[in-house]
Amino acid sequence: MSALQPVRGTHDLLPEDMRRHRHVVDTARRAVALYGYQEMSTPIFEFTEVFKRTLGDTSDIVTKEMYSFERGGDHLTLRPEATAGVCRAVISGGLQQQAPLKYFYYGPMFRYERPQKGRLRQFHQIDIEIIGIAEPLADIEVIAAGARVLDALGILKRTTLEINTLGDSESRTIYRQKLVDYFRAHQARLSEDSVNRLERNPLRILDSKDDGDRHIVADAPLFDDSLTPAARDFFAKVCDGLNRLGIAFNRNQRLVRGLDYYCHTAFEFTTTELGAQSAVLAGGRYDGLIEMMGGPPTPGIGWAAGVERLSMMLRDVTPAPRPFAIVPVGPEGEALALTLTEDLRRAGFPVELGYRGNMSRRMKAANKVNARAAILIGEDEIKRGAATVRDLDSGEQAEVPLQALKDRLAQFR
RNA sequence: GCGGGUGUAGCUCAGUUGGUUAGAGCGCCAGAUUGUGGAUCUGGAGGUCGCGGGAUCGUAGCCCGUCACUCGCCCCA
Repeated sequence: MSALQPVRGTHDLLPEDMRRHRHVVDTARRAVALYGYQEMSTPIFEFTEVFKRTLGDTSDIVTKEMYSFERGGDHLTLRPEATAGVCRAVISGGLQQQAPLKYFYYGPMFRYERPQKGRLRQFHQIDIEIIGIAEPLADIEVIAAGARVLDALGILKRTTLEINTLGDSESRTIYRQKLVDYFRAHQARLSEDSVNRLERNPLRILDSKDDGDRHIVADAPLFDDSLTPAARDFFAKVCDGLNRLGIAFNRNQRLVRGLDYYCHTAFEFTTTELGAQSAVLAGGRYDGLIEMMGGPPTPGIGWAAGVERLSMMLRDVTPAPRPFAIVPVGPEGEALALTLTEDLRRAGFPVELGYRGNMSRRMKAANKVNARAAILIGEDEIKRGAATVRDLDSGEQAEVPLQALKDRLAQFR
């Protein structure tokens, strides 16, 4: 543990990384605003109970991934995901009465996992939730908003939308039992991981990467055969809506969510560009969640996307804005440069001042900050009440009276 | 929590079967250039060879341990 190193699984976002990061978040915020989602935020830590109750005592997140601590007798946890906090806020404020609630969310999340590509211990998610609408129209809208965000980022074409239904609770109870019975019969040939999953999370076996498991899974009962007519109809409506919007998807019957409050639609936009991590934006319906937390029965659906993962998929780095560079020459130049710089900044122009060195040095500095133009202030210019403006791309330069300087700079926009 | 790979300058990497002052490119600083950037040339700074122990006359290179990074498993955005 070296104190001069970032904590394992955390990263500094230096300006270039930060620009990508900001681009992702700003683009998403703008895109979902068109769908009526409003930004909100909750604390980054909650009572541990908030996550324990919703994620279940035996889930991996609760048993080994939470950053928990105790302070003043309270058991607190840095949030591993956003939905639980949002739902807690809804209950705290009695907001379900104002349904539908449509929220956009951005912020850091914390999971104590072994870091790898596209997986960090502190990472950031963008997230939308629509709470209070049980109709399939909400599912369609949420998925469409996700597709819109990916499209606006220019990466939609490099992802695949996988979609599945987990049915209603009746369907799921039936299916779960069939599945457990089936896998019990083949338990001897299942991988060790999957035998463990039999107790904790049998649906997950469907998604096993073990070759032997895949063989057994191939003949496992299908969810479709356990769906109630109502659940089947719900899913058909979602698929139909996506078709009508021209959003391509693959039905993936192995796409599952382990936790009990999930139901109906589950979906993931996946990619092959991020190593072992495939999901870039994923979500589903969680009609049972708010009730499970102690609130009134309230349906909800949403998705989350990892900002770091999305950033990694961006092809072009957003360039830093190009400033103007003031290059003073001599003491009189420096004196005037100080006030002129501030004057231009107040007028809305991004301006860098060449801080030190001879003229050559300051011109180099101007070049290094990728300045659009240099503004030279020396004895000659001061005498004439002017500045020399040099276009650093073309190399052309001309003297401009100080009163006309802002108009001249505006032409570079 | 489990398994594989990698640690040499700010970055990317050389460094022969172990041999005496550990190199290059890029970047950085400065000069050529006291009113002109990019290009070029010259010079300079910068290294506990991840860390600790061991073997050896002698280690960046071998052995053991440890830490970090990285890839994968579990799980997940």
